[in-house]
Amino acid sequence: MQNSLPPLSALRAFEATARLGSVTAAANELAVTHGAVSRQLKSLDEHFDTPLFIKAGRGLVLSRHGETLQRGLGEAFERLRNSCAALKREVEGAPFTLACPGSLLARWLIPRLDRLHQALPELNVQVVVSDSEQPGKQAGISATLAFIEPPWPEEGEVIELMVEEICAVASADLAAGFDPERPDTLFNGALLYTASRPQAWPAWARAQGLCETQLEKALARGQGFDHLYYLMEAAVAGLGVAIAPRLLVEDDLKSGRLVAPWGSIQTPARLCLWLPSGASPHAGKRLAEWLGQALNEAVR
Amino acid sequence: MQNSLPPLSALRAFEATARLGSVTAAANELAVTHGAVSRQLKSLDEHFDTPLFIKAGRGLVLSRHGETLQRGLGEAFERLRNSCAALKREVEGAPFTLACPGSLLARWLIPRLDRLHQALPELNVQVVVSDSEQPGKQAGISATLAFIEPPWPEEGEVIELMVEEICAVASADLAAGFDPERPDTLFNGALLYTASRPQAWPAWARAQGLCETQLEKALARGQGFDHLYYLMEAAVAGLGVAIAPRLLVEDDLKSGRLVAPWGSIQTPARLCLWLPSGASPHAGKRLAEWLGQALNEAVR
DNA sequence: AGCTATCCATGAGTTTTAATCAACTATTGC
DNA sequence: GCAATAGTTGATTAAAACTCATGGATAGCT
Repeated sequence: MQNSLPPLSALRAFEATARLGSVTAAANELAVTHGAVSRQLKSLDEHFDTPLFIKAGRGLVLSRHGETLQRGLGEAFERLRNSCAALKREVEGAPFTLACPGSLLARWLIPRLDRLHQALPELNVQVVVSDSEQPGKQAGISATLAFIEPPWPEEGEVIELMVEEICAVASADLAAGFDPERPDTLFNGALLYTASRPQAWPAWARAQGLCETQLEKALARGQGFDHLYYLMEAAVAGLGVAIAPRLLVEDDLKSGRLVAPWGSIQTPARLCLWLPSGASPHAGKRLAEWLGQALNEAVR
Repeated sequence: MQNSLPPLSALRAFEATARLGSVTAAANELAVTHGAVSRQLKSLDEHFDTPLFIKAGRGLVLSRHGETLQRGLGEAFERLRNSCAALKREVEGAPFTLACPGSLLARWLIPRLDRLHQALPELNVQVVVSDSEQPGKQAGISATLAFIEPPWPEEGEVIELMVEEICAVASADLAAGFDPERPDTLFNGALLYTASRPQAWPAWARAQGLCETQLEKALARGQGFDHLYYLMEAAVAGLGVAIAPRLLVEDDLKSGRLVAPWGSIQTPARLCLWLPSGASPHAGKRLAEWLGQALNEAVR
């Protein structure tokens, strides 16, 4: 393969000019000035050491050699365009698979999924549940949305979307027994928790200046759940006080199904979109942008 | 045609890498460093927003999308290469038609034509006679070799090869009657001339400080010929003193068939190779280069 | 005819692109 | 565990491509 092709951009200029029959039209198609195309054509003439166009009035027509070249070149570029368009369709048609913990999926993403599809229809977002702690790079996952704590994975790209806030929530009935001015009245109720977030209640206690011994007693009175989702259902049902990411209870707080008497605190964790290397960074960033907007609306 | 193709050089790098299975090999074929190819591939990944190659050990293999692209691209580039190669063959196979006055052709070029074909076989030089004063741009003429005087034609390109020198020549027998020290002994003989070069003898007379009245008398005693070629044959036959471009009698002087007792003088004319626009400048220049060398040898 | 609009070519200068070099990471085979 | 091979990447340099402005030639219009 010692075949020295001429500069490809010159070939493209030639092909467009030959097809459209005019330098100006070709320049228009290629989104450059006619001067640029004219130069490219000249460089091709020099490469082949023969004129490919001949002046005809104020326009140009193909020379005999020009016709020879265009015969093959037209098809070649047609194929080039088709190949690239085909790949583009394949990439854009492929679903964007977004992995996400079940609780976040159920309580935040699913209610907004319809709007997401409307906003980014060409992404063709498919959601899958992924509750594993470390979102191992499974094949077929385009991105993972989750609360994660530093240090962040080396591999791929992590887009930080918001700071995690957690809050203690209870049903409205139960919350009537608490004093918003006295965080320690929390201990009047039973504490609900999940095994997957053992540090949530201690962090809350520290932030509110509560006695850890009392906390442990209250925890013993309460109940653990396998999953955040059940935890929140238990809180709604009035079984006790749950500790949960504020984002996941936002809708319930607005509707009054839950109450958060003592506000919320920030944790070291962040809601992140993790884009594994080998996925589609551009599509991922567009999703991140939309997520960012949706989060702002949710929190406003 | 709103189809925005990716940068073509990136496509070429991809095609070569996919075909050869290695960045380094592709870089080698494209005569660039592997770093350059690596960057081009990265830019394609970004354009399509998907990886086209996947790391495999210390090498790369095509991803699924990469395979899709290469399927079409391989053929497209094959066609591109074929088209350009076909045109190159067509251009190089076409004969290079060199026009030339008959006398120059007969007395200088034809004796060297075999060497010309050996030196530049791929040019496939064909010679044609063209005795018209102004070498009108006839179709099919790749270049014209002739003595021409300024001003030179605007159109096309004129390559100056040597200054024209003319000299008075006679057969050896006749020349015995002349004195090399006394240019005016010229008038002992009959002067031979051509209608196509009326200014030759007057120019000679002025340069040698001869009396123009005597010149006219001598001219009247002599004879005119239609063509330089016959003029020179007449001089060889001893009919009189001819005036001719030195280049055309060089071989005869060397062989002793003719003698130039008073040397030669320069004229404003130049031996030029005229390349009409719309021909092959590169081929023309190669011919000019060879002609220049051949002229040097002839005159040496 | 003269005027004007269109089309292409080109010199000068600027921006963008692509290349090199050299350092660095990862994998393989000895 | 060390050397060799393959690819990536930051910094810098070289080259290509583009724009702008100008000029020449042609065609159509009044």
